[in-house]
Amino acid sequence: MPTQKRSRNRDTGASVQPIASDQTRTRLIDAAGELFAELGFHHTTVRQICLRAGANIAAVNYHFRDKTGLYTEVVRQSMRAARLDAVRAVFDQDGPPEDILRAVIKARLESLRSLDLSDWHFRIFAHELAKPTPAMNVIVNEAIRPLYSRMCNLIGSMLRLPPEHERTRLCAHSIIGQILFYAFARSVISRLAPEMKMTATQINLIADHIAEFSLAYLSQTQRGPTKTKMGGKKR
Amino acid sequence: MPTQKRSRNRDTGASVQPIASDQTRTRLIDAAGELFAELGFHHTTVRQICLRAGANIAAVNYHFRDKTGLYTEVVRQSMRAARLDAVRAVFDQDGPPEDILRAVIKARLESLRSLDLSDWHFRIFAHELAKPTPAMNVIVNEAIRPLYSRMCNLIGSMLRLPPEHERTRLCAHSIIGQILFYAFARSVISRLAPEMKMTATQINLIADHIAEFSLAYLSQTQRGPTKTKMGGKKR
DNA sequence: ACAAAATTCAAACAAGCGTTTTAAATTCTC
DNA sequence: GAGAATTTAAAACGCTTGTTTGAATTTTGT
Repeated sequence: MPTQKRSRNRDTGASVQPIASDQTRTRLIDAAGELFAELGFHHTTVRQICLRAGANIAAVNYHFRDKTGLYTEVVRQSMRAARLDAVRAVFDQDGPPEDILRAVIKARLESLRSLDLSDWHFRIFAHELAKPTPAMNVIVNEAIRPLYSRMCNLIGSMLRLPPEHERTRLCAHSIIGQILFYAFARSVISRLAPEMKMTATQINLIADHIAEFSLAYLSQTQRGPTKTKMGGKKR
Repeated sequence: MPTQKRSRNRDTGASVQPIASDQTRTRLIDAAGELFAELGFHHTTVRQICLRAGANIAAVNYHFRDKTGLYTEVVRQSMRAARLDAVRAVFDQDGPPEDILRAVIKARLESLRSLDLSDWHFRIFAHELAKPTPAMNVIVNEAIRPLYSRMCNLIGSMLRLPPEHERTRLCAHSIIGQILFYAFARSVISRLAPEMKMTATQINLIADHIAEFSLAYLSQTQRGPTKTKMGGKKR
């Protein structure tokens, strides 16, 4: 084993330094990202990646120990590059909770319109949901949890409940579920309701609907009863 | 080509008769279903399937033209076996729309508790969402569309709008999205909120919440303004 | 400028895949 | 029960996969 021990290649766990001259490495990550997102991990071949990156077949094994090493690096990178920090910024701004919620919904929906770079990481996430790999932990902790806890804080403040309260969580799930539906079920929606085209104006319309739909419950219970009434059916 | 033309094997498009004596065929479908659900289409090997089914390696190619032929048959079968007709029955029963909606939400959530048989087809569906195959059309048309149109009819009747109206659709998506969230994001939820255990009582609680959350909007606009007001923020 | 390390390259490797083939066993029909 | 069709069986085929190899090339340090 001649090469494998020399340089900074092995040990996928850290991603130490980017180094400007390290062109092949970054080109591999970019090419692999697009392909992994489109085809999933196992459908993507190392040869495809290297062809698109203009690198040699052995490059993947040299720079990242093996194919899965490249994959986890891609996942880490895509989570960093995803425009989720934009959503996070919307969460952290000042203003009435209702307006923040509206803005967050819009920002999150917009981050998955068309496939310009950021839906890149979302497809990888979809593949992870269908069949989780160890990279799932990276995704959850670095990308999802910060947004989730912010959402719980926001909802909790509107309901006057602690963020960990079960009802707070349930409401957060209701809102997140509505948003993610348009991400995951997109291919199904396009068959069920072909007139929904996911244009920019359509996204705005959807975002407004989700906000109104959710605020109907939130602002009702905000000043309504504190107890989780549910026998309130009037048949 | 000797065998391939003789019997009822080829032509995956129909699935004509079950025939009791056809043991190998059904055993292949059962084994393949479990494996496809667990591992996805491309991770499952024909050798695994045949080993679990106690059949020979060539059995798949004999009974179903090829691996994808077996797959589409499995998808078709699993859609039939899924307890979606139960949900459909709940849709079709009589009563106030609110009660029907509550029952539907509960029935749909219950059909995905634990992994006893019915989550089987759901995982396959998740894989289809991540990377659709031609089997997606079968799923959408035979399983999803009947439920979707019923949901739109129900919501439309509550909103006094036609089922094809955009607002009707948006509300249907909001409800479906909340439900499916607990199916798709289960692995993420278990990491974010470990205390949510998806027990039977927990499922009931979630179902009640989704119903209340959604009815807050539906019953509000039911007797409220017909126009899609959205500048109605009261900052 | 030069040796040493790092990187790239073409070629080959072993393993696993879906599928095909050929023959034997089984079942069905009359 | 003989003969034909169907179903199983074992082995191999052709192909693609991820990975390794060892030499050529470029980059780096002094």
